[in-house]
Amino acid sequence: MKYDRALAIEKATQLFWKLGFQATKMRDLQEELDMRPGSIYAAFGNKEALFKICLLNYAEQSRLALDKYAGLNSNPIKAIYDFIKNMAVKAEEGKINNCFLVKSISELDGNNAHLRQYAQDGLKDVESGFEALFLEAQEKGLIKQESNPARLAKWMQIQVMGLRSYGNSQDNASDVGIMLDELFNSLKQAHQPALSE
Amino acid sequence: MKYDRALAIEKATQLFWKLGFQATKMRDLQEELDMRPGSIYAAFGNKEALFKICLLNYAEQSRLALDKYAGLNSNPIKAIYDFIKNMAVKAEEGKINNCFLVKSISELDGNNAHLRQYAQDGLKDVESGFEALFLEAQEKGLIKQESNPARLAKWMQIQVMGLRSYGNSQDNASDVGIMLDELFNSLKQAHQPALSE
DNA sequence: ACTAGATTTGAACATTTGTTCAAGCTACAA
DNA sequence: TTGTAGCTTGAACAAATGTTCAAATCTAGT
Repeated sequence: MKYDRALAIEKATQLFWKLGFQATKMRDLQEELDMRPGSIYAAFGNKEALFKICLLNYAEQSRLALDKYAGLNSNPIKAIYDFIKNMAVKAEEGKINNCFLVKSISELDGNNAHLRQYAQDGLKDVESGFEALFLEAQEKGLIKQESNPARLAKWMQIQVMGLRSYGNSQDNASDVGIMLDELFNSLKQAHQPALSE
Repeated sequence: MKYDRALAIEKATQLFWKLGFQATKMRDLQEELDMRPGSIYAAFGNKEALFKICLLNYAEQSRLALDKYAGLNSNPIKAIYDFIKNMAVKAEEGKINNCFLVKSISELDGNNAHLRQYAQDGLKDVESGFEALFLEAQEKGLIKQESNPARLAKWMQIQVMGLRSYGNSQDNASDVGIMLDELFNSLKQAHQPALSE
């Protein structure tokens, strides 16, 4: 039976995510995907090409998820919150903490500048999404006119990276959900316009 | 001539830091340390043992540096600032961005829980140092009585991790120094007692 | 049922990589 | 000078790893 490409990519991503690019061996992939080497090479090229496919797919899914939450919420800030809550901070059940893109960039620091770029682009794309939502929030009067959406987006990325990185560096990462809430509280305090009603 | 142990560890750390544990090959180390395999194994055991030595050494140096800045500054907050400025944010000259401990934890996520623990302990140690300094700052009346030194230390770790992670994820990481300053400004705004003089 | 094209299989291969060890070298005490 | 203890050397090995390919198997159209 022909393999299920989407499922295979999903499984490969999980493995690469958990173990990293280098630590994931072709034989691990063969077992996880239940495909023989020849099939994998016929379908995806080679290990590096498969990793690239996983990176791009993950980045695209992330971006789609952000757009989804944007569509579900009339409040753009809430959309960002929901996105992060669901994507980045569901580590509470022993899930993987680090962002696949961030982890990959970190690992591919010295070598494979080629692959590294795809991960960087994916992150920039999400940041742009944040920026657009902050701009929308500003237009709706939810944040101050003086605030800078681009800077807020960058700040948001830093906060999420910090939270996930910290959650990843501690075995007991229970507080991360609470800390995210505090983060959005401080965001509102600093950038919400004074009450005018 | 007998090798210089401290120098060898320093060089090995740089390599491991740049390439990661797995991507650093024994032959890379042989070249970098200018030692033949037999010598390396006689001196350090094996690759994993050498990596452990590098991790512990890096963690110890970090902790010593924090203590050094604490000794140089009567203001504990300034000590933390100087430490971070000098340790974490000198990426401006194309240096390595990520913290060696954080990068290692990220890489050793799936395997080598043994090595991972050393890096985690090192981070906890620095966090404890932050906490002690925040407590001292509180006793000196530099931050509010209501503020929680342990939480501030944790928050500080998250911020530094976020900044470094972001700096690492962008080729243009020029703003990181500025962002660090903003960070400390917001810290003062939120936690400095009201002016009483 | 037959065939042609596509897909899968799994054994095999060439490198790479962590590690070992017998032989050689060096420094220093007698 | 000689002996010896400790260190260094580098060739060699076994295991791991990314990849290939000819044969087997499957699929679909006639």
